[in-house]
Amino acid sequence: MDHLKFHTDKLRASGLRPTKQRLAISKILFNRKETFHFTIDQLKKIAEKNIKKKISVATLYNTVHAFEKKGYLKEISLKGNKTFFDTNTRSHHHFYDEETSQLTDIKNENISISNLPKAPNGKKIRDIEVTIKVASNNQKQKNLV
Amino acid sequence: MDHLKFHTDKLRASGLRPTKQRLAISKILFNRKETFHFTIDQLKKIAEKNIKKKISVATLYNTVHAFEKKGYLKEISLKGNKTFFDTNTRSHHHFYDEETSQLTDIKNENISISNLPKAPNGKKIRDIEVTIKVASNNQKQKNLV
DNA sequence: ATGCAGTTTATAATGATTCTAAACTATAAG
DNA sequence: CTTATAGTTTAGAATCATTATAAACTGCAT
Repeated sequence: MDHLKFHTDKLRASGLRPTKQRLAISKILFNRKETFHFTIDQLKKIAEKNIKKKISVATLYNTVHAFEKKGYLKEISLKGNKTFFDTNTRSHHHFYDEETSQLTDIKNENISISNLPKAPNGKKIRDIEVTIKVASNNQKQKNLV
Repeated sequence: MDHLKFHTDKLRASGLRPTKQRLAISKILFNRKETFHFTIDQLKKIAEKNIKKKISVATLYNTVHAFEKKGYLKEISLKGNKTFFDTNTRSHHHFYDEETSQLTDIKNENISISNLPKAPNGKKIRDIEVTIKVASNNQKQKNLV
C-alpha cells in the first residue's frame, strides 16, 4: 500500500486524522515528483476514481483548505471563477495557457526581475508572482514594451 | 455636460448605442487621468450614485463585457471570487495589497524581466503579468530566493 | 468494546455571474 | 414630428463555485 505511512504520518503530524478521504487526497497530491496544479472538481474526479466511491465536495474543500493552512498547498492568482491550487508552495512563477487552462511552473531562479519600483506607502513586498500567458503561435501578441 | 460628445462618439464608434447607462459608466471609467481598478459591485455603487437611480447588474455586466470586447477594459488575474477590471489595457503590472484589495499599476518599463525560459511546446508568449503582493510591514515575507 | 471528539456527508445557503423574455428606447425612415 | 423596429435595459430566475449546517459516521484513547 504505497507509502501509506508517509501520508498517515504527515496527516497526524499536522493534527489531522488520517481518514480514508484525506489519505486518498494526500496520495493524489503528494505522491508526485512534479508540481500538481488543480481545481476542486478536477481533484474530485481523480479522488472518486481512486477510491471508487463518491466523495463530498465539502470534504474536498475542507481538506484542501486544511492542507493550504498547513502550508502544503497554495492558491494561484488567475482570472476566471474557479480557484486553482498548486502543490508547489515555494515562491515561483507560471506559464499559463488560457486556451487549455494548463499551468507550468517556472522556478524563481529561472526568471530575473530587476529595477522594481518601491512598494506604496508603509507597505512591504511579500511575494512576486509572474504569470506568462502563452498561446498557439497563430495568436496575436501584446505589445510587451 | 462634461465631455458628453466624447463618450457618445466613443460608444457610437464601437457600434454601441449611447444610452444613459452606458454614458454614465463610460464617464466613470474613462473620465480619469489615473488607471481605475474595479469590481462590478463597486462600479454599480458609483454609477447609481451618479445617475441617482438603480441600475441592473445585468446592464453592468453587459456594458463592462462590451467594453472589454472592444479593448477598453481588461480583466486582472487575482485570486478570490470576484473579477477585477482595469481601465489600463496596456500590458503592465501591479502591486496588490491583499489586505485591502488595493491595486496599483506598475508600468512595463518600470520592471525589468530577463532570462525568461522559453515557452512550452508549440506555444508563444503573449503577455507577462507581474503581481507584487504587498502587506503592512509587520507581516512575514516569503523567501524570494 | 465503548465513548466521544473529530470527520464526512447531503443538503441548504450564499455570492458572483449569466440567462431570459418582457418592457423600454434610440434612431432611421417617412 | 410620428412610427416601426432593432438594440437595450431590467427584474427575476438559473447556474456555478464555494461555504455553512447539523445529522450520521469513524478513528482512536480508554
